[in-house]
Amino acid sequence: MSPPKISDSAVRRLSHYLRFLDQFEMEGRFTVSSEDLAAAGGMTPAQIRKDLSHFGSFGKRGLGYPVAELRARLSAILGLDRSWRVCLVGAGRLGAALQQYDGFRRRGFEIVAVFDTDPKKVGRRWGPLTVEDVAAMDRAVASRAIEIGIVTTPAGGAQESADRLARAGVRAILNFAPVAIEAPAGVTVRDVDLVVELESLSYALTRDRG
Amino acid sequence: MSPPKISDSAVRRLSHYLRFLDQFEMEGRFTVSSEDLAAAGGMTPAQIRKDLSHFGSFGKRGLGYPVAELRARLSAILGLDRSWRVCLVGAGRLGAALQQYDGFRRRGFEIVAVFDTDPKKVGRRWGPLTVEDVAAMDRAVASRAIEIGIVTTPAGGAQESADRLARAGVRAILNFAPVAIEAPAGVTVRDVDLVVELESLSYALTRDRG
DNA sequence: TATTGTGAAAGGGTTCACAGCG
DNA sequence: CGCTGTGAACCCTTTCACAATA
Repeated sequence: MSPPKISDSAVRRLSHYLRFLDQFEMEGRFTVSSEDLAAAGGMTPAQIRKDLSHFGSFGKRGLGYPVAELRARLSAILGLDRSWRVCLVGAGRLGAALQQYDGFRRRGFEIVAVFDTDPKKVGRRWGPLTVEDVAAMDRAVASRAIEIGIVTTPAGGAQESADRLARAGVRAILNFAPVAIEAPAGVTVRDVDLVVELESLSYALTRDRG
Repeated sequence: MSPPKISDSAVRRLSHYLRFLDQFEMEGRFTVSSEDLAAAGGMTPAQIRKDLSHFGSFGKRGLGYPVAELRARLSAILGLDRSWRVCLVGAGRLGAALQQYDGFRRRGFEIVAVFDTDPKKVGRRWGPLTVEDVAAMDRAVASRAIEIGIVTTPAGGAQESADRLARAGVRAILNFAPVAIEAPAGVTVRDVDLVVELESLSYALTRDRG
């Protein structure tokens, strides 16, 4: 309902709440308190109530939140009450791992195309898909109504892949290449940098002792 | 040499600065200003100066920072002036992608073991490694001086994998399974949740237009 | 009575602006 | 003169504490 002013980390917490609600629902529970949710996720009850309050008032005082309904509401808030058509750029091993990963499909993310520049890969069968030339991206994105692109190319090709995706009309990009990529306004980018994650662990270990 | 009080996001920025410095060094530059670094990464000069100032005073007023030296300093701060021995738990496709990924090795992260519970996988050749039974983890971690574990199992096995890793003596865990995992004090955990990343894009797209 | 929803307070990170220095 | 290093100001996020209420 209300304000679009919510932090990025808060949005990510909503995703987690949704998971916990799935779990509670499977366990047959009908209501949960902010306390219960907090316990499931190692967060504080106050934070959960505050996060939810940005979007409305879903609970009953004295009782807690109705599991099924809150689940549905969060799902809608996150845009998961529909399916999203997704393409991969980069038919390498990481792309293959994502293609095969079931967690995306379960949440409504359907990978409907894979693109690569390598002529040796183009045309090859690739799980349920066939690898297509990146040159075909424009038409494919339009005709198959693809809205999200996932970049799993090496660093060198990442920016160009993103440019193509943006030109083709994709509105969001998840980038796994180890460079920050730029995209025009209107295209949301999220960088997932695995080396940075390992380096932050290295930092933590280095502080620990010595 | 100074304060251990630096935010997680600041540490990640250091990783990025290091990348930019690699780049500047390859281009043959000897000094960079905070302005230059900021331009490379889409951040502000003030933030860069502030981040660096937590660890010392590396620049020359009026000139900027010496590229090679700052690179070496950041490298040491992040604990990258040595190599780290890493193991994978979960010999699936994601694990295979990480195993083969060269970016880790380049920064000194060596994957020296893979574990799985599946008897059909145990004993199989797996790139340069052989899949080992998780039951062998204790001995392997100790004898091969493994300090970091990467969990790429399905959600169901993640917590148990983490428990085993912690018991075996690993000091940091990078978790790709879609559950937040717990570890005893002294073991640093970082969760990378790909579904959450996609969901945050879905949220952004849903806000955009209706 | 138990638990939500929320203003107000606290805490932490980022930006500003300028003094300090090569 | 140019650019760093940094205290202070600002802003955003989290936590607190309690009035509202099913």
